[in-house]
Amino acid sequence: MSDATPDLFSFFATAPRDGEAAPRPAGRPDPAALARRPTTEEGLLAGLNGPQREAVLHAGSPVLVVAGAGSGKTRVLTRRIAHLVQLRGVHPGSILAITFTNKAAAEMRARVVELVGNRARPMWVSTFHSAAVRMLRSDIDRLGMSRNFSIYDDTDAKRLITLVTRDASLDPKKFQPRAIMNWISNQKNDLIDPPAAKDAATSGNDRTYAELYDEYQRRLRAANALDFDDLIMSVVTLLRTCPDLREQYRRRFRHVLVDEYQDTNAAQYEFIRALCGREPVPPGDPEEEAAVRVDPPELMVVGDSDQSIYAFRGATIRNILSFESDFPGATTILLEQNYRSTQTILTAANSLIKANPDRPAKNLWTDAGDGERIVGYVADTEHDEAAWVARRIDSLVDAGSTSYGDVAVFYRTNAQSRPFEDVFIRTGLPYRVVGGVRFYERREVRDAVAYLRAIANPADDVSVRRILNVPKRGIGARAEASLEVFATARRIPFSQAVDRVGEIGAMATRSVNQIRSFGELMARHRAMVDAGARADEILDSILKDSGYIAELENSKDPQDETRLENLVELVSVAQEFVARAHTIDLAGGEDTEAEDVAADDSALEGDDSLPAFLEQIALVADSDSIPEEGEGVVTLMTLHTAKGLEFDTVFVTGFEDGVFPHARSLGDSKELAEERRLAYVGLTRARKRLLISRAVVRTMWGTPQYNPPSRFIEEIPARLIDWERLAEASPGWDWQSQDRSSSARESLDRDGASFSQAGSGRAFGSGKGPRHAPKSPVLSLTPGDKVLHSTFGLGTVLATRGSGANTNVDVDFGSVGTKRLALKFAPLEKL
DNA sequence: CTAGCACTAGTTTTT
DNA sequence: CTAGTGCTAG
Repeated sequence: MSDATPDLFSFFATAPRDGEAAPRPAGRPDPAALARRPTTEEGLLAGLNGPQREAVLHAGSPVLVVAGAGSGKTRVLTRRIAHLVQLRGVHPGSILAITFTNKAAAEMRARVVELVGNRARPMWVSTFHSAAVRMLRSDIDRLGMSRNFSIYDDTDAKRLITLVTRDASLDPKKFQPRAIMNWISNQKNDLIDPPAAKDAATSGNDRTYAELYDEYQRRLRAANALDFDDLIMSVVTLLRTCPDLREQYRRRFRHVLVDEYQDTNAAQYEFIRALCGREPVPPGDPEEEAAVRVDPPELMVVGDSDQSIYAFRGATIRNILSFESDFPGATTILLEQNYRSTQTILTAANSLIKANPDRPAKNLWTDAGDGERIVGYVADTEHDEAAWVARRIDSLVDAGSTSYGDVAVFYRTNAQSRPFEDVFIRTGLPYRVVGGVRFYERREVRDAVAYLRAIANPADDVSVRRILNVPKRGIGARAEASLEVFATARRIPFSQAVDRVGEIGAMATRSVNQIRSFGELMARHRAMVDAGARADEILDSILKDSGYIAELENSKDPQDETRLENLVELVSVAQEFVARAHTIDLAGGEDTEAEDVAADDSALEGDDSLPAFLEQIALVADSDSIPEEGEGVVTLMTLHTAKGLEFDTVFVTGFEDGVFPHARSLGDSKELAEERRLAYVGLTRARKRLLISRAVVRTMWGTPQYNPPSRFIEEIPARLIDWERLAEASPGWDWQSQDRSSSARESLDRDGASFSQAGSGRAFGSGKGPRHAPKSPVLSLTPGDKVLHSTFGLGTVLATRGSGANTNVDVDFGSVGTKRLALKFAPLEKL
């Protein structure tokens, strides 16, 4: 995928920042903007503070910029690049800038273009994943794979794992695809290949996982596909095994900049090290010596260990903490002055994050003044919480203090958006949810994409099988199984079995006919690709010819109407892609599709083929856009999604133990620290106004839960918070109290279910709905505890979730497997 | 083989 | 509660 992949939809368009020129539509450069482009050192350093200037100017050794929230790190990065180009005479093509999201990449590119114009075009500004894809597309054949590989997203990967597990006749209950996938992902993030994983396996469980990993990997290869983690791992392997390539890239990229360094995992670190490390990788290999002859490029990484929120997918802050020893001679620059928030907000965030252990000291400050106090609200229920947020937003807007577009509502998990949407719809408050069910995850879109992939890469078994009987064409499980047997026996891809269906005996004639016509359908469209048809033509044609559209049109299911709309949307995405492939942006304001300097003139004949389109969409998961400032709608999103953004007014909701921090993290201090960093990220998104809330009762998966206030609340100095409403007097019980009468406990044991339904009328709210007795669990268990179960035997507690009488525990019973047990029923004994 | 139903199970965050 | 999966009856 091209760097910065200026997105298919236009949602990455950037709002003007800190007085720099706004992006303009394509056209001739605006002379006024040209005049504004700083070309002198003073111009480029204008408005920067001391450490920022230092970071922009630093030359000659690796630099770590520790950039606190709101300290202007994007500014530093973009000005540095501009400085390299304008004043140090660096060719833009020798700059590689890595970010984590496409959005960040697009934004950085746009801002650099504002500063230096179209000369910036040959820069690589991309995510780790797209940089990897780009390198793999040109050289993966050296690893024995074909260059037109497919990229499997999580869903594809999971599907394949399910197939592998099933073929191994393992119990899918004990070996859940999800768990296996996580395990494999961890291996890949640590660059452990299947043989090494087998060697390292100690438990029987690990050995099985390693076997599955091996088989999964074999099947991926057979399908000519890579999953997300493979992209990074393979590119590292590529650079390690091909010293000449590594040298080639080291010669090309003389300046490497990495944003969000705290979120890099081991594999990504090795990637950076392969490009920028001083010592050979692996050390001592004589062939490597040649590569080392090139001086390492200048490396700048920017990060903030307090904003590391992706440890769950392999990120290590080790990378940032040991930067100076990893890259000898490195300098560290601290950016502590915050230009975003009020002092009140910063003080709250600072004192919250101080509760994390082993944290390098850092203190954000601002000269912007204290500003408003934080407003707090304790709601009865999540609906009440949402209603309060809506009321508050309305009164702020009515008072002219803010506009809808300047407001954001954050929550821990996507599921929490529901009550907000309900209230916002009812009150007519304009909003937009970012994230959640993404465009490319919708079934119909995935089906369409599977068609395209099956056309472009016939070896892609997962995709072929996905659409074999979609829409229904009478090819059922039985026929599919015969095809699979045939394919496996001959070691050919599934789609070849389809093409040779005539050779398969013992199959119903009807099935044979259906399969044959499916094969012909695919063959026709593959021929279109070979004939050079445009991506949108192929998409349009396959949707019609396959009968997919017809099926949706004839359906009575009202959901199918939206499905149809989504497909129309996908077609227009493809059309936009094609249009863009034939556009060249002369103004240097917005999107730039050109790949290389040389591409400038030929850009009008850009690649509009199906493979190019697939590549483009494979890594763009962000289809739901973050509203632009002018759009005038309130933005709803998870805290994770909020990273890197800022809003005048921010609501951080659901401050309850078990929600935020999330229940799964309560037993583990590392995970708890990560949750706290997440809270820190949330608070520091606010420019002027911060509001926090919690609900006393929250309905989770159908049952109301009483959650204690989040421990994070008391880590914020009380004097900063103005509570608009506090909890009602305790409605007859006290969830905090640990001791429970044993008689109550016994009755709970005997008849937990009815007991838990037995609550009195509700203190507030609708008056219906059962209320759970606020019981302490029979046992208080924390992860790591050993327990004895009357049937499963000895086990180790992995996690607990929920509270009071609703507590569930996950227990690993060794060979018996992992079970989730309702504590109130389980015959458990704590050891 | 499909459609309809019951059941289950699972809900953190994402390239 | 809801999506996705597994089962049974046509």
